[in-house]
Amino acid sequence: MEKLTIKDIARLADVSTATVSNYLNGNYSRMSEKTRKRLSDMIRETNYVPSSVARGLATNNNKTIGVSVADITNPFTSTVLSGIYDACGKLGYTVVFTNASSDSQIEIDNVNKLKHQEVSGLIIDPVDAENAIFKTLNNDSTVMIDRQAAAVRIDSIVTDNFNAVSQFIGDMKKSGYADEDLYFISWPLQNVSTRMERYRGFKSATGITDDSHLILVDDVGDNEYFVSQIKQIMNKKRNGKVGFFTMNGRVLLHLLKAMQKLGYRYPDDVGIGSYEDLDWMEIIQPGISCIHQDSFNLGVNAVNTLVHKLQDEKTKHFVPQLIEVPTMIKKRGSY
Amino acid sequence: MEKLTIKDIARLADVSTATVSNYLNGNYSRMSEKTRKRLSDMIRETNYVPSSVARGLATNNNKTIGVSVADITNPFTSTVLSGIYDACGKLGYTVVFTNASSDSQIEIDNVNKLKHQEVSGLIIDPVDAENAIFKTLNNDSTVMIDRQAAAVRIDSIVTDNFNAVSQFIGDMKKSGYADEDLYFISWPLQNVSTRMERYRGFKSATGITDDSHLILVDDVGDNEYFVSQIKQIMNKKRNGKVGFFTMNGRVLLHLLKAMQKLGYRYPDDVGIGSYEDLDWMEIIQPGISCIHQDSFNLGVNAVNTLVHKLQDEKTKHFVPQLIEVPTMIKKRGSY
DNA sequence: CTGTTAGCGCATTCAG
DNA sequence: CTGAATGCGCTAACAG
Repeated sequence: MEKLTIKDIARLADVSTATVSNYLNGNYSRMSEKTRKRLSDMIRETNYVPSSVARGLATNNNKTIGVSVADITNPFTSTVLSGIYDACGKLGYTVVFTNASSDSQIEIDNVNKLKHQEVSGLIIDPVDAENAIFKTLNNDSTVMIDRQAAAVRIDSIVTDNFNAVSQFIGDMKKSGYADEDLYFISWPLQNVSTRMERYRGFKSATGITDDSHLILVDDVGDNEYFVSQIKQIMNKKRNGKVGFFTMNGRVLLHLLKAMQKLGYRYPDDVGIGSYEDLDWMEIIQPGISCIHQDSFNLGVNAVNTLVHKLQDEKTKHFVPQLIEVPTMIKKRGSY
Repeated sequence: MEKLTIKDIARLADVSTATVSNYLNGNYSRMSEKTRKRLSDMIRETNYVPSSVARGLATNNNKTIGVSVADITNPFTSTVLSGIYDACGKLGYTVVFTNASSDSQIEIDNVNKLKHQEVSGLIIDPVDAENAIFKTLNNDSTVMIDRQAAAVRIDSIVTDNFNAVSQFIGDMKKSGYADEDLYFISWPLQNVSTRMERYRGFKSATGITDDSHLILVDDVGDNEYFVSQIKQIMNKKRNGKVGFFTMNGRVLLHLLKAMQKLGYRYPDDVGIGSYEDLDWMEIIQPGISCIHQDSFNLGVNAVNTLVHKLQDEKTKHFVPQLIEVPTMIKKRGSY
């Protein structure tokens, strides 16, 4: 079970290490048909696999890409990571994984580690897209996903938040909801692009310009204030039916909890829609109408555009692009 | 923005690379107080970070641990990974990530890759704990989690499936459910240890020895047969109320879907319990009584026992152990 | 076509 | 206490 080195198989095949190296790298033109066959056999017999770290040292390119995710616990994120791994595998890249647990400080540490880890490229799903650490990154070897900075200086692949919500709300309106009865529920916007874009889509579709229809929740605590706000809205007793749109699945959970506490039921007493499509949204009754995003492909997309940049030696200094991937509206019974 | 090497800072500090190396590795006794301080300053000023790949080559220990998970998309798994990353960070280890997408063949590829990646150790969350590939692994540098092989040859950290279910079912019985009215719903057991152990717990608590109370579902398709089975059971009209225990959250989803389709409601028409505690189980009404496992700590635990083995140079040839971590029962309103 | 020879960045003797 | 030399496994000129 000893580790074989390039020397061993060179000796066994009675050639130089250089020839072996050439074989390993597909430079078959630099050897006779005969030795090529001999090496092929030798390597298969001995089950030899070249050391990637030695190769990394020599070439200064270890074919690994570093990934920093905001929160691996988020179902969206884990699906993205799944896509990243899949695409990396197909391209022969290894992925070293890093998780910020939604903490900007940890995110800084992670990016620093990754930078010094001598990875070939970086994929970043940022906690805070405006984090100063990202200014130290080079667009030639990194791509960002999901959340974007106000000034895009790194290629960013994001879902089409604005249009998706705008269209979804448009559908609700067609179903009879009036602008003034529609509300957008979200975690504090905090300059997070996904939240802001979705909210922007809401405002655009409803024509509401102030923030009177923006309701905030926290993901911790009892959220009594939130419940009271919902109650107040429901009590207003307008002609039309109230419609709530939640910024993501967890926010929806809070809304459902509140509705339950207040004794309201959808879609009879109120209409509901949400960003994000989680498995339980299809099961609970009635199903939640929502916006589905193809997170797996977002991950695949990210590594493809990254590796493309990595391998295009000449064309350096790419100009940062914002790539928006489409979403899909799932109409179920919640409004 | 050039890359600094050990040579550079050796030159800058006017010492040899060996001294720098000693400093880097904490061998302060091998240099004067003076040069130590100088190096300390130099390194801080230049922001120098030693190359981990070069170090890996030289020491044959790159302080990275390879992780193979069965399915990163599973909320249980992503939480475990979160714990793994956290613990690795604290110990200065890098994690290279691998995902089998529930495919045994991919799992083989992943483990092979990892083995040749020259990682210091391996953590494996297996798709198939009996996969022959695992026989090529050494217990001195790997630990398995979640699922265990029939014959444990690698340290395995698993949740206490048997006792948890046994106790949970015991609680249901105390609430008035009769043995013959209790059913265990699961994906096909397929020799998967977690499923088998949970089922064993069910059988132990109910005293049912045959498989007449084992109901299987698939995670794909309409599961019409499953629905018809549920219907049949509900139609039996015994004195007591029927109680279903589902093997995990997704199976529960199928059960809820079926109940919905058939027009039954819990806890009035039927009692429900489940393994796994997902966020929506607390929200839907009534909440689902379930068995909660501390997946994050399972990951942490795995890293700690692995690194312990890796660093204990002398005591090799550890005897494989099965470590069971406790669970917690969450009583809500579903039965 | 094939072999020799330097490094890649660092750690580790072994002398001084 | 310090430094020169050697090697980790592999690649990349450069010679032959």
